[in-house]
Amino acid sequence: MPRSLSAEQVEDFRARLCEVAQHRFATQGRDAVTMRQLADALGCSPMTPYRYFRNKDEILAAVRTAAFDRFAAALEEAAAHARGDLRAAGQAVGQAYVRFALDDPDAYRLMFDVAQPDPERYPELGRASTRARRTMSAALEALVRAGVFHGDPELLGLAFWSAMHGLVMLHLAGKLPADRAFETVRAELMRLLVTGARSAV
Amino acid sequence: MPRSLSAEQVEDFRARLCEVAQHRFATQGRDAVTMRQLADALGCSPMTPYRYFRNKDEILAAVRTAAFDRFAAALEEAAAHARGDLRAAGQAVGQAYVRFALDDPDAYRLMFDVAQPDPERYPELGRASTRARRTMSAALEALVRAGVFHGDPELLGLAFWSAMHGLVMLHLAGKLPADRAFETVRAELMRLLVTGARSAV
DNA sequence: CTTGATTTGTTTACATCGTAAATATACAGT
DNA sequence: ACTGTATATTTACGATGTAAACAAATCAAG
Repeated sequence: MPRSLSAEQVEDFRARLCEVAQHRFATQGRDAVTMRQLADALGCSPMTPYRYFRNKDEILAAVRTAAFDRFAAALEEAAAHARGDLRAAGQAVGQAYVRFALDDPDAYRLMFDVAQPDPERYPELGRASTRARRTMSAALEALVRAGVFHGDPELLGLAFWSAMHGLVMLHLAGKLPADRAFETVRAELMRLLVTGARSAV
Repeated sequence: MPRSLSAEQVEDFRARLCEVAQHRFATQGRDAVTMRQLADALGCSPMTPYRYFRNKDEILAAVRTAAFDRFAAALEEAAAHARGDLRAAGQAVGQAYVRFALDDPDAYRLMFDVAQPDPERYPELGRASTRARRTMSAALEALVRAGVFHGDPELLGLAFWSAMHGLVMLHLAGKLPADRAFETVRAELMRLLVTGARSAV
């Protein structure tokens, strides 16, 4: 038992705990995952996590924050990758959004679950959430400024976001007919929205 | 203590319990509502509900089923009310959808929460869910058959549904900027989708 | 090196949860 | 009046989150 933990060791433990907790939180729900089972998976006593997090909700908030940061990073990378072509950048961000949701449904569920914690209580979570949001809207606003789309950029951004979010949520909730359906509906949705957005207000 | 309960008395108790449980389930989450506090609210002992439901999850399923049935009834009424004009009927169903979500957000949350129970386990819940779904798509298919919209009716239905669902979910999760924003984004979303759907495939 | 303070981790303890089992209560049929 | 049965309550148990007490290991100061 060393006298004091380095910042790195602390971060290590927190990361390990979050990794173990994420899948359980997203699939079983907050209360189905117990501190005792997390401790088992980590090979420590049930009270040890309390040295690194105030309580269970703070663990959940940390898992959410990590998910938002990965999400934001994915979007930012997609935007940066096609920096030259505005149209390509917009598409890339949209694709990155959907890919993230499909590749890491647990993270997506946690990020946009209806039961949102008080943002005042977890400022880091709010920061990560805002970071992701900014990248999303930036891509769309660029398309409007470039004259590809017409209308209020923020409004268009919210409309596109709503549509994609709804599609992903229905998919994750198992409300879409078959597995192939997702890509089909996505393409149709984009066709409708892009057609509408190209036309003048 | 009467010897035996009439079917009506049984249904009364179940309905009273569901009414008390709905708001708590949707706002606090399944595990934040306890059998003991439900019993307090009903003025009975904590074990009495177990005469009417197998367990807590069956109560939650019943609450969900009731929500779906009210939702379906609202949509059906809107559709029936404007039976003559297909375009008006389509709009009425869309409006009823949104109105229900805003008037009874608890019910909406419960219906479309990501943590969906096994549909095999609660057949009544599946039936109610299908009933609501059918009314939604019927309105849109009518618009396509009437030549107002063009494309695969089922596909268009899923696209419209995704968009509205996403909008409502973002709103309920508090992700939309202001309160006035909802109606503005809804109108914009409809403008985009309708413009797209009017154009040929 | 010794000692005491401090930091880390575990053990114990407790209120609360869902609900099974045992128990009480009051009616219906004889 | 008596008994069986449907209804409701009381009691009891294992599991949960976590506060409090405790143990152990290190570093600072002498």
